[in-house]
Amino acid sequence: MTEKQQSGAETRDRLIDAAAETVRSQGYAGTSARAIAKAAGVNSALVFYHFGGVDPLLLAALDRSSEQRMAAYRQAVQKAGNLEELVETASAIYRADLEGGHITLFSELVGASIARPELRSEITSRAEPWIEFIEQALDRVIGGSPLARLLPPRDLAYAAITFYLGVNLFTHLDADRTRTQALFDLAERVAPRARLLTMRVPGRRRPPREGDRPDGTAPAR
Amino acid sequence: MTEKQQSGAETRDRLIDAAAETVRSQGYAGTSARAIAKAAGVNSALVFYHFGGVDPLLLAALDRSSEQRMAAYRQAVQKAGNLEELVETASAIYRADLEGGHITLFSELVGASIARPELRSEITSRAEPWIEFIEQALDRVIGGSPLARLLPPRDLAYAAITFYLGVNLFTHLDADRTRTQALFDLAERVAPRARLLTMRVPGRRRPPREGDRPDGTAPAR
DNA sequence: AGAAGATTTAATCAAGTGATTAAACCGTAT
DNA sequence: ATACGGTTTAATCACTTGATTAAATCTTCT
Repeated sequence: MTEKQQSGAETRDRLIDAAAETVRSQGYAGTSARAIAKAAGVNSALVFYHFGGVDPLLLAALDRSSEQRMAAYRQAVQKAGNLEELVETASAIYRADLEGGHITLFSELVGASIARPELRSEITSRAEPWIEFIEQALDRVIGGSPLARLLPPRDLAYAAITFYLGVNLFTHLDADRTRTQALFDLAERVAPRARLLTMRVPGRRRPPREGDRPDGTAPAR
Repeated sequence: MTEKQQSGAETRDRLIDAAAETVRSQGYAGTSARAIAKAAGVNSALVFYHFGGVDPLLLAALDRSSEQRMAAYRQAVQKAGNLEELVETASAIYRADLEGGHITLFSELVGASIARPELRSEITSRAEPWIEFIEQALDRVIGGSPLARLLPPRDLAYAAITFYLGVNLFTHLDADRTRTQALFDLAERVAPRARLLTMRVPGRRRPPREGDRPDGTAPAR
């Protein structure tokens, strides 16, 4: 059934690849239907035939990239047992993604959505799953702790995505990455400090999780 | 000498006003030379005659706004005696600026500079004075404290501008401002906590400042 | 083989952009 | 008054963009 490609699916993929690459190298402003088509080696009309326009194509590219990256983060992050490890792990991937250009597409589209108000809701809706994801990851490592009472996971998730959104911008604006480096260092220096707050209440050494007994009784030692 | 306007200066001002307003209402993408000229009620050729192009005009608008705002921040912030007050004061102005659209121009140009790499250095150089300003303000309230050892004012300044850059984006992307609100709350909840760190070393209750005796001796009680 | 449908192409359209130019306008100093 | 320099305008150029269309090509099934 799927032995030979449906022909259309292949060009769709090539267009998505070309779109992402063009945005990465030329910036959103330099990403026209013709530029994408040229990079993909096909006729520009196919951008409209398959995706209905340039923006829908770029959003499709963003969606594909977003799914890939979230899967990577999810897998890496599930090993983190506390806040410090969580920040460390996430930062490591994020930093690599930044170098590898995986974040560029997102940044470019965020920038574009600022310039073009009609795009904003599209971008906002695509940021939603990430906020959800970050919130859940945070809740898992600090949920129920004093830190979580001071800074609820949802608010912290906003702060985190906001911060890293800002880091994106800095990375774009700063060629040499000195500042980006300083920002990462900062985040990683703060995390261990904050971790102290996650385990200070005596008699509740570990925040409650899914697997805990519903009545709150402790298992035998 | 300046009794009657030099005629050219007036249209320059009107163009700058119109440019800022157009960016605010139409976004960077909708800000063409013709759109600006129409808003200003003059011929579009004047954009090129007076400023040499659209981008230089927008940068001029940014410069004017930047100077105004920094003066406001400087005046308000100089009263702050500690970190908590500093964050509180700065946040208050920033929040008002956000509502009043004073930040929009900056955000739009940052967004545009992402889409158009040739603009990046222009924006970067204009962010520099702000980093400097924030660093100095921070250094004044936490300089020499344990907190400053953990998080040097320069790094903190990067973090602050990054964070508020992200807040800008969120404000653009989110019409209802719920998240923006949460972010401000967060910052203001964290500041008092961090303040504890600025005054924990016994015998050094106040970080050294400009007016202190150069040899470090304490004045008589 | 050949009909049918999906895919791809080349050609083209209308619209908007930045930028330039020559001519008109204006205040001012001579 | 008049000639001059700075300012403003209308008209226009070359170019790029998103988008559409009719024709050509390829795939697939009968």
